Amino acid sequence: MKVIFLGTPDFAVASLKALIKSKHEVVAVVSQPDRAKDRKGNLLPTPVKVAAQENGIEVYQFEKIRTDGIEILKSIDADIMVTAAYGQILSREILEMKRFGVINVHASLLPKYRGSAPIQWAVINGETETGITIMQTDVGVDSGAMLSSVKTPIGENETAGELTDRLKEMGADLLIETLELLSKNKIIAVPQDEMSATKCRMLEKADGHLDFTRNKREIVCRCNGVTPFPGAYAVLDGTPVKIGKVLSVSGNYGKCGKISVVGNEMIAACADGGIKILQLQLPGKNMMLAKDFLRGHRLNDGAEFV
RNA sequence: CGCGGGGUGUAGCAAUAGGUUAGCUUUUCGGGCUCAUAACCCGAAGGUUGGAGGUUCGAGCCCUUCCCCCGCAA
Repeated sequence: MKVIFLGTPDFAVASLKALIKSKHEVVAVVSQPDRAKDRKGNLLPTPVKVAAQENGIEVYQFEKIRTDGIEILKSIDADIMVTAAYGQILSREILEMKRFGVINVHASLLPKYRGSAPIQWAVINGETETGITIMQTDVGVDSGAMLSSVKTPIGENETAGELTDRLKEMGADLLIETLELLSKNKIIAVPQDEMSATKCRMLEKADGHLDFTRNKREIVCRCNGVTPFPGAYAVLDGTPVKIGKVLSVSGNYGKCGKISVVGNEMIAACADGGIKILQLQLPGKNMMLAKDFLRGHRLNDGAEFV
């Protein structure tokens, strides 16, 4: 089939590359306008844009696809549009423009976790499994009828970043499979159960603030869910400290947030045990191992994370 | 020209108002103690203090410029 691919972040790149390698033809790529900037303020291209250009595929970046994308999309001969974390909502006009409409690769087991950061929220909420769902896009947010899905367990200490890396490959594989069946009309779309649908919002910086008055399991999930973006952190002696990998440990470590140094390990107390901090990062510094941190910094007895 | 922090032996940090042998922890090697050890004791190795200029009697520290890293903001 002739495919127009719409996607933006790294997650979508895997699907795009799989499409390019498949027998299908990617006739055009649409991505969000470049927004990311480096420290000098230079705009950085989106990952999908980079991948498309490397393969010599025409890239379009519409400020608002529902208005300025219409004419161009119409003019491109294609059978279907595929979206993967594109970032803009499509109008009915666009949804019905091509023969097979629009299908979307979504990183959750719909109808749960519709919306922006499904992988992260699944980890934060302590889910034990998640997956990929491919569905026919309709006018709602991730509400269209489901075409296919695949499940995967979430590792005890798996971060959202690691899980994303796995899911994007699973999504790419499932996409190719689904496209194959779809082109032969061998798929029956299953409507989502609206009653059990849940929606999640985008993550913001503050979502990364670890609350040590909570239980260890919650804290570890929270930390894993916001890693690597937007990043977990806590405040130590007035300075924000980014926190990398953590593990939960049992035992009583005193007041929530209090930091104990045991040998060359660093453990922060929480409601029902302790959180072992394996990596941390000070402003202006690189991420370092806790034992390295302890070599250069003497913590006083009252040291605690807030 | 968005704001800001930083580049010191393997790693993490120090170094009073510029001053003499650049310190500490860790690591490595040698030796000792021990039933044993990631513990402890003794000793040793290892730095052109990111690069290049400049000011000075004297620069890790001050000035100029370049390279690299990072936090915030987007």
